[in-house]
Amino acid sequence: MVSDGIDRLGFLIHDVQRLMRKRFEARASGLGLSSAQWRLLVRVAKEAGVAQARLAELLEIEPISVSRLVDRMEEGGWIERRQDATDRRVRMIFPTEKANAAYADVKSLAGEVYEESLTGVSPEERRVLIRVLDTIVQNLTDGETSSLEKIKNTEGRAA
Amino acid sequence: MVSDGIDRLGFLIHDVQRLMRKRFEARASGLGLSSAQWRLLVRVAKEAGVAQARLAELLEIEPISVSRLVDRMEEGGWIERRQDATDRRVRMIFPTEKANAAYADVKSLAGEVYEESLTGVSPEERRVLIRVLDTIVQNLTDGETSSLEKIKNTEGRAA
DNA sequence: CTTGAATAGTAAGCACGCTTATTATATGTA
DNA sequence: TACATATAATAAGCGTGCTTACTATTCAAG
Repeated sequence: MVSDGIDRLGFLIHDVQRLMRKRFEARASGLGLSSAQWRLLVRVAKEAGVAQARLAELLEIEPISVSRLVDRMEEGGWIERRQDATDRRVRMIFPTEKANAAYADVKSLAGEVYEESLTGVSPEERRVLIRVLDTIVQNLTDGETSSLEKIKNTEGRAA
Repeated sequence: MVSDGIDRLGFLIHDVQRLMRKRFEARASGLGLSSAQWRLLVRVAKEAGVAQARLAELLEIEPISVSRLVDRMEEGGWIERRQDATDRRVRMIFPTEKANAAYADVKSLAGEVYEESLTGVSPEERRVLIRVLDTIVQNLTDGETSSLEKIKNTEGRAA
């Protein structure tokens, strides 16, 4: 019960997340794109013109967090806001040319980090890892599976 | 190469970490103890009188981050700073009675979160999960294994 | 049409990580 | 001894998340 290491799960997940983010940002620092910004850009690239409120759903962060993230990304020239003609409350988010140009590069860069992370991990172990992580997300996503399911169905190939 | 889901690894790890932290903090919010503060408290409970610089090594965060975390935990009455008599640069960190009293409760609370996370995950899958996460940490910890090894050897039973 | 609730976005301020720079103290060497 | 270097802790300021509270706009009910 103790030697199985489950009691270290929280520490392990925390360490892995931090190390992966760190390595990604070390690689992408030349571009000036953080991992949070990259996550947002992936959504915008697949769904140009998406509203901020929808981005908050997709990224599962609060609208205010999207607002400030979009602020910095607009300053960085990665995305632009446009008014929705039919609903003046809405700001539609579009990737810039700069973002489109960088997209493939950053995606393959993310893939490199994943491969480095998984050095020495067998295909079968990789399958188990992904399956278990998916299960944990489901277990901890209380109530409505709606937003998560939508992500899976429409964005399953996100890097 | 796409359908194995490895291209979602970063997103998955990020989501799992966020959801586990969220659930832990929802449970522990009554105590006023965040997950970062809990991580630090685990170390201090096992090594009372530890210096801040050593905590930074153990937690693998920067000394300045420890400094501000300790500020808030001192305000919250979880730990106290004491001067080291032999080296006046050093602040030794001790848990308070309040911390000692809460320790076991918070640890079992963390265990609950882990069990909820792993509902429907077999013992074998759990073993693979922990093994692979350990591997990832090793793969991404460049150079000196020193600090990580120390943690494993002396703090392997951390919650 | 008017009023009230809901929705989109933002402001202010906090927690926790970071980088860079500073202060105080120890330590090693000329 | 004196000076240069290293170490412990902190200060200032930023990024990314949060909660709470606010404005602007839309929509639903009367």
